[in-house]
Amino acid sequence: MPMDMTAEHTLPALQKRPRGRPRKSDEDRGDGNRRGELLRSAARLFRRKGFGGTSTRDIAAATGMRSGSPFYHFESKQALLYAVMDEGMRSAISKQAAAMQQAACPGAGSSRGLAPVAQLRALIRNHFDILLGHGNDFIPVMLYEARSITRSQRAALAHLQGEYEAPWIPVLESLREGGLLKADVKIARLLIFGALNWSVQWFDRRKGASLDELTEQAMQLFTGTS
Amino acid sequence: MPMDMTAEHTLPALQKRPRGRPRKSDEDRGDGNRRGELLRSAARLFRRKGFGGTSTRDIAAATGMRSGSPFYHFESKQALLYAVMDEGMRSAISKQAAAMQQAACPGAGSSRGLAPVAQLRALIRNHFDILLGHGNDFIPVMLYEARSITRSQRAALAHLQGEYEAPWIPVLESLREGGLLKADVKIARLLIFGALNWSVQWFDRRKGASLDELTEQAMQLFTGTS
DNA sequence: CCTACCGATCGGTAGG
DNA sequence: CCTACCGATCGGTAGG
Repeated sequence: MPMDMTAEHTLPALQKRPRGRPRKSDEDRGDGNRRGELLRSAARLFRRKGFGGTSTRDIAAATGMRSGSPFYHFESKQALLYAVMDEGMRSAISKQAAAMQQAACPGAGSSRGLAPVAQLRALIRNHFDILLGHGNDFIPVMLYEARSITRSQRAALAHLQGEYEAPWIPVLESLREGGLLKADVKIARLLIFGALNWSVQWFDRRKGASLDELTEQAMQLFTGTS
Repeated sequence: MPMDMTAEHTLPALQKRPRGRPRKSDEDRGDGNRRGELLRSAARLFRRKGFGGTSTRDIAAATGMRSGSPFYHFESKQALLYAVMDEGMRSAISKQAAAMQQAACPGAGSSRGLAPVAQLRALIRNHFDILLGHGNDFIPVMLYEARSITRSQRAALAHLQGEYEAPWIPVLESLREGGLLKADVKIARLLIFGALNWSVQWFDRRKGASLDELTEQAMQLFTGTS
């Protein structure tokens, strides 16, 4: 094992007393509560004012902390931004998996031709929910602040994005084969994600169409069916 | 003439020596050159690092100026951002008008049914050019930094955006009536602009499809024709 | 997680 | 457009 760490290995395992600042051993239990609050505040502010336009003091104040305290939970402002994006992607992936499971079951016995349409509808509807459901600032931040993380952080996120996009591909291919999708699948996917992602710029929950109506219109636009 | 300026008027016209700061009377001639260079540098940096992540010193350095000099041309950093967006929109509007004029002439005598398809193609092709042509950072900045300008500045830009979008509406309505566009025109317009605008996030001039191919695929996706 | 603090950088200005 | 500068704010840290 190449990792030869500190002498702590040799110490008795009972409650190693942290000198200086206590180390957090697990990230999402115990006081992971405050960490979660920080993430939510940060997501909201990063979205509203941008990464460069938000100070760590803003975030601390919005969470009810003093200016230095965010750095107990996160190494740096950038690490906080990355954590927002990472959390957003993981949550999106698990929501999408749940949505697909639901969409698969009811139509299990029905006609084989209808399946890809229903699946695309489920994917789009879920995507709108992730983008536009209230309190969902994580994904918008990820979509619009990618330039503020490092190249390797971006690579890690790209991996998660690939995971998220994976279920879309066979669905789009089925539609293409069935003649309902007229464009090249790879480019169609990019254009479709663009159309959906852009909705965070104009969608107003308080007026206009519902997410269901939006989904129907998107289905009409891309496949001519609904 | 309401402009009653300084006593400089009474001095001999040879090389009026500016005390304090010389006033610029016109904005885009004479040394408007440097102003334009500032705009281009600012657009590039705002796009790459965001408004909050770019310092006025960065912009000055990229233009070959000292740190205080941008403020000779612009009241504030925000005014510089707004000028980038305003210039971007005006340029886009005039480019679009030229593209539409070209698209209208050749098909003047041809079949009436083909026109809206050709017009949408011209609009989309031109839009890709505005977004993805090299050196065109102005519109991407406008698309992704809107939150960093004031409400009234946003309102002024919205007016220009309305002007830009105007020619799209009758074209989309024709296509809808002709059965080639299946979605509601208002929502379709928003989704289509999203699909196109998002391309600034993934399009790579050095590889992949050309703008012509991209346009064809977009036409296929939205109208099923090309 | 708070207190107290540091060095760096920032937007902007006076004056020429 | 440069020089020289200011007050404010910023990300981050030591120490408890």
